[in-house]
Amino acid sequence: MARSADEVLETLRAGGLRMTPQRQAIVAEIMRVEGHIAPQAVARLVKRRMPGVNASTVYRTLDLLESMGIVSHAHLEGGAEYHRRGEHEHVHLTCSNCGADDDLSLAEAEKLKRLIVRHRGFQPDLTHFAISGLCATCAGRTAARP
Amino acid sequence: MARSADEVLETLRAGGLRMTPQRQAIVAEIMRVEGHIAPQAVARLVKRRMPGVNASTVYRTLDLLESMGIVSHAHLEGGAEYHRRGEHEHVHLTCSNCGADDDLSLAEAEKLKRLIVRHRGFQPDLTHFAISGLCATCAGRTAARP
DNA sequence: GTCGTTGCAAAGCGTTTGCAACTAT
DNA sequence: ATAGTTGCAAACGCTTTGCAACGAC
Repeated sequence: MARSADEVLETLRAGGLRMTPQRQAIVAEIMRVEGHIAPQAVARLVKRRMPGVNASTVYRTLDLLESMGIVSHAHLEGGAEYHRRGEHEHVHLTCSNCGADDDLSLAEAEKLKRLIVRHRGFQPDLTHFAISGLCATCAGRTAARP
Repeated sequence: MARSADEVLETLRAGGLRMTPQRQAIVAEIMRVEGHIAPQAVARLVKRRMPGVNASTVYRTLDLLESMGIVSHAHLEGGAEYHRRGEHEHVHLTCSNCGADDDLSLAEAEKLKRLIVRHRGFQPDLTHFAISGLCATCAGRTAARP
């Protein structure tokens, strides 16, 4: 998978596609982000450096990058968010009470996965949807008041 | 939790709320459904029996029923879906390839839950978000072609 | 010069909201 | 009579699309 903006450029060229300044800006912003980011947020960041860029271009580019296998999207509480594929592929634990976002270690996620695979061979991608619930703090508070 | 439309009516009265024909129709439809259903689909069903009912009324009623603890919503592939609370509270395994919707047994779900609770005490509600992945059939096909 | 790409504006979609009329109590 | 509810229409936020102009190759 592509690790740098340059590699993305190469992949584009290989498919007869073009590396426009807008795409450069969008790719650069995506590669810079730690973790996941919503399309609107990408648009906001890109516009900061290149004011003319339209949101529709961002959406089209994200779709393109996803079909190229460079990014993936996940469904979190606030909707879809994108991340570089192969990175930040963790399970999202989102507290439905306070909104805290915890992550599940890969090891723990692997155990989960194996447990689910046993069920009729379903191979889960636990990174695709968040897992909602109560974080330790909120769970404690709720338990204390029956 | 309320098991019949009558009990829902009681609960409403207790809160000084009113049981209008529209609400009766919506509650009846919700109670009739096996499994989960999207707001739009509820609206469609209700309109079949009571053509004048507006979609906004359906949304408002679903919110009300949820705040009363009668229904809950879950995030599946196609968006939010509602179900009677306490019933059909299973984990949704949705195949991202063919769209098949498998369910996880309560026992299996419980094992998963315990595994996650160990992680910093996070108490997951595994029914709230679907789990995406590949069903046995699609996983087999994918594996066969490297 | 080609043909992929862009910005724009409009439309799409599901959902929410303000409000005056209505009605269950 | 009174306050909760409704339908309507409009607004919403995010995303998609048609199209003519643009520009990377």
